[in-house]
Amino acid sequence: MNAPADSADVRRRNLALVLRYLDAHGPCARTEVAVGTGLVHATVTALVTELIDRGLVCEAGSVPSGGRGRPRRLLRLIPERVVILAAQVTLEYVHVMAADFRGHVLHRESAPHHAPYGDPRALAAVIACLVRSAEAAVRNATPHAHLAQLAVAMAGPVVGPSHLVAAAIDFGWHSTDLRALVAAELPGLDCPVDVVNDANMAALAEYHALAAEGVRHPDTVAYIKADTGVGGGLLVGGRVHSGSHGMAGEIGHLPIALDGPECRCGTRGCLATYLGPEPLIRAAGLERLAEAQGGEAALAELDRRLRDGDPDAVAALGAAGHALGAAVLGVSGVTDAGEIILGGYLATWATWFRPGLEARLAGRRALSPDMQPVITFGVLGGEATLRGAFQTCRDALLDDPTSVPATRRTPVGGPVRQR
Amino acid sequence: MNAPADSADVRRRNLALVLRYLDAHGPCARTEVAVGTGLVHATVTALVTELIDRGLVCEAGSVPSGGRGRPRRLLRLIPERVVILAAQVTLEYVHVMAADFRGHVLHRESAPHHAPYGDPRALAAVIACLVRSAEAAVRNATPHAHLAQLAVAMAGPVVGPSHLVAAAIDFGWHSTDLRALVAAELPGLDCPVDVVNDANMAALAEYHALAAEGVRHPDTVAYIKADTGVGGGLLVGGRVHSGSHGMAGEIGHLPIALDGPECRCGTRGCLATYLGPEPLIRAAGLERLAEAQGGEAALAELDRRLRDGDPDAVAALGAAGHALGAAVLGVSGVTDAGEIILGGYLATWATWFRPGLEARLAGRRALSPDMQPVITFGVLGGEATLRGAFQTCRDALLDDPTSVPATRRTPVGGPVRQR
DNA sequence: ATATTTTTTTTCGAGTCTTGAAATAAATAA
DNA sequence: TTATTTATTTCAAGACTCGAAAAAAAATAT
Repeated sequence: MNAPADSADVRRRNLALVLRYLDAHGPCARTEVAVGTGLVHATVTALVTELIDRGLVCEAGSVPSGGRGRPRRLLRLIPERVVILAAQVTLEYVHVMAADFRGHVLHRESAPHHAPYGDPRALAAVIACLVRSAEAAVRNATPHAHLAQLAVAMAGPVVGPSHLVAAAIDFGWHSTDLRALVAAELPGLDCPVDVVNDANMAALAEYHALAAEGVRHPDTVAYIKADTGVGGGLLVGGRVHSGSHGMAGEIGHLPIALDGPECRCGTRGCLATYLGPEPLIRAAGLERLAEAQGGEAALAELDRRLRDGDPDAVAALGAAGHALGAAVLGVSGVTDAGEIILGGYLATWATWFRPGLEARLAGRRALSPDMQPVITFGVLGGEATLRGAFQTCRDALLDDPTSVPATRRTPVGGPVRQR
Repeated sequence: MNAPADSADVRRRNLALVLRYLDAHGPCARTEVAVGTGLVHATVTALVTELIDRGLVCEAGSVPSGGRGRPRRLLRLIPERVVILAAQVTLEYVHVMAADFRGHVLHRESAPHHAPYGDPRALAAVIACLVRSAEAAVRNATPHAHLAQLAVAMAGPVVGPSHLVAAAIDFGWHSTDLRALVAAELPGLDCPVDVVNDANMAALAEYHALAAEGVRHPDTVAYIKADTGVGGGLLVGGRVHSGSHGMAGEIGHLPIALDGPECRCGTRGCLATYLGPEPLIRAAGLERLAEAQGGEAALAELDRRLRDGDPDAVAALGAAGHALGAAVLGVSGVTDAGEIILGGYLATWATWFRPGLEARLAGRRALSPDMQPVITFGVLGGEATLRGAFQTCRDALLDDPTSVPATRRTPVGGPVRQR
């Protein structure tokens, strides 16, 4: 925001423009890129040449250009050129995925981490181990690929450009530089490491997954999910907005009732006390099962009962749907999100949440019908976070294609000209 | 976001950088600008020359540069060069203000508009009349000033780049192109006309007013105000974020209670039903006065009783303070605003709102103390909206100094060089 | 009084970038 | 074969920033 601009910035931006166009519109000729981006033919030629030099794009045959005239030489992305690493840390496991630029998964591995409470170093070691394994597999399969970035998604607010994990309650951390710890364990890895918030990444992933299905998103999109907890994310123009402390969208503690049940956070009536797994389990009368066999088993049983039409279970979700409706109104009122994506079991159990949710929303007389936020449901399930971590790396590369080195040797000052 | 970049963009950005530096750091020499902006001396010379040509900057004497050496030639802004017009439309009045770049008010005028319900044309005519009057006064006083922009602040959501007022309930409008109407009434005015949301502008103004007092704002700041209604705004990096429908921050209908009082909006438990003027008047037992003499008189009486220590009045605000606390928690939870500015009578009556507000907030065990949002109070009172409309024009000019035409004749291709 | 030092500012050539016009390439139709 | 059409590249021009060197303007040293 406050650094001088120069011609390199112009280049970067226009390269990004061309690369994005090719990514979005598939193989097409230089002429089409010129028309689509607003750049002049000559510039497109130069930019495409650079993208080819960097190995991101190649020519893919010619097609006749309708009637007579020189045929178009198609350009297409080379997705294999770039490999992205994404990691996700949950309470018990670390998941790592390697994928090419298109999102094609090349490698995937998980391991329980048994990291002692309050010891990020142990966890970093597990992450590093899996990452090394993924890297080796990728190097073996596609030795010429460029390792673009590693993003580690993590439950906890991630602050600003330093990527410090400010506080991960479940892990007992406080202002932890997980990025540095992971990077220190991976001395050979020559790609940037980022630490990101898991719910934000899930939001990003669902956003892109829905866009791929043809959904046209509004400027501001909110994401609310519930699984082991209640959280979410906020997207502005397709980018994560993480707020002042990396906590934007963390709406588990949105107050929706002035004197609702007490919450761990110290106040009353938080959304999580209506929509979180424990209150749902309790409302459905499954607390004994949860105590005996754990929360996951109870949720599985809840799922079974819902599908069997158990009235207690259905009623529990119906009531929670009302709370969800209040949250949707709150989020849309504050952020003016034009779309709200529901994920986690909010999506899995959409059938049972819907009645309560819609009842709560229907009451609202919006200023005009097209201002009512659109409710959509996530489609990625448990994959969302990892896909989002991948997506954020992908976006970074699309923003700056110059981060990929040239493969062809290009003499400084462009090709030597002979006279 | 999707237009090609060229060297003109680089110029624009670097000009903005230099102009912003001079605006923020007062008169200083080219060397200091170079160090402060990160630009090279040679470039600063060129950029400053252009700003001087455009009449935005001038040299203001020399100061010895500590010991020996060539003295520094100070540069300073010429605030009189630029005139900005700001208008505000309330239910009964139109206010227009003309101010120079520094914010020095040159002219100020108000008129009741008596615009019939549902007729934006009549209102546009009143605005235009006051604007013409302001323009004439300014032209007379400072004939060489550049008229930069006119911003009209208006109660109602303003949508996207078209500046359409989507719905102004109080005026009976629907998808009104107020900008076009005003521009049509002002054929001679050769400056851009913008229509903006009033609460958003108030937010922007308070943000800058507090910054001028030395407050360091976090990335995300929310603004909540109450006067004739409850509304607000959301600022990200000092810029208004207006959401998908221009309604971000319009939190009057934030649900804070699952089954609170019914609201005009069709749902229950909206913030406005606790914090709006009517409920406060009712809670303080002043509804008869309000019926007889109108809401403003009742609010004035409420103010008097508060200062007299009337227990009913104090109790009313105490309870409302709790609701405000819930709203603050909600807003900060969703947006992760690091600071929340309270305006309107929330600021005037801060003394009486505070206990309830703080009680509600104190319960919250934040993840860490520095994540608790800071609560500040607006200082501009009724001036906020108009100042904000001014500020948004000012920002636009600081972003693009090339919008100000050159006064000196500069030959195309720079000064002619003789050999 | 003159030379030297120091600091600020400008000048100048070089390197990048985009652009528009002209040239080249590669096909079809006459 | 020749003309026409469409796609792509080449080339010179113009706009920027940058780094180094030169010029300017004062204080200090000789």
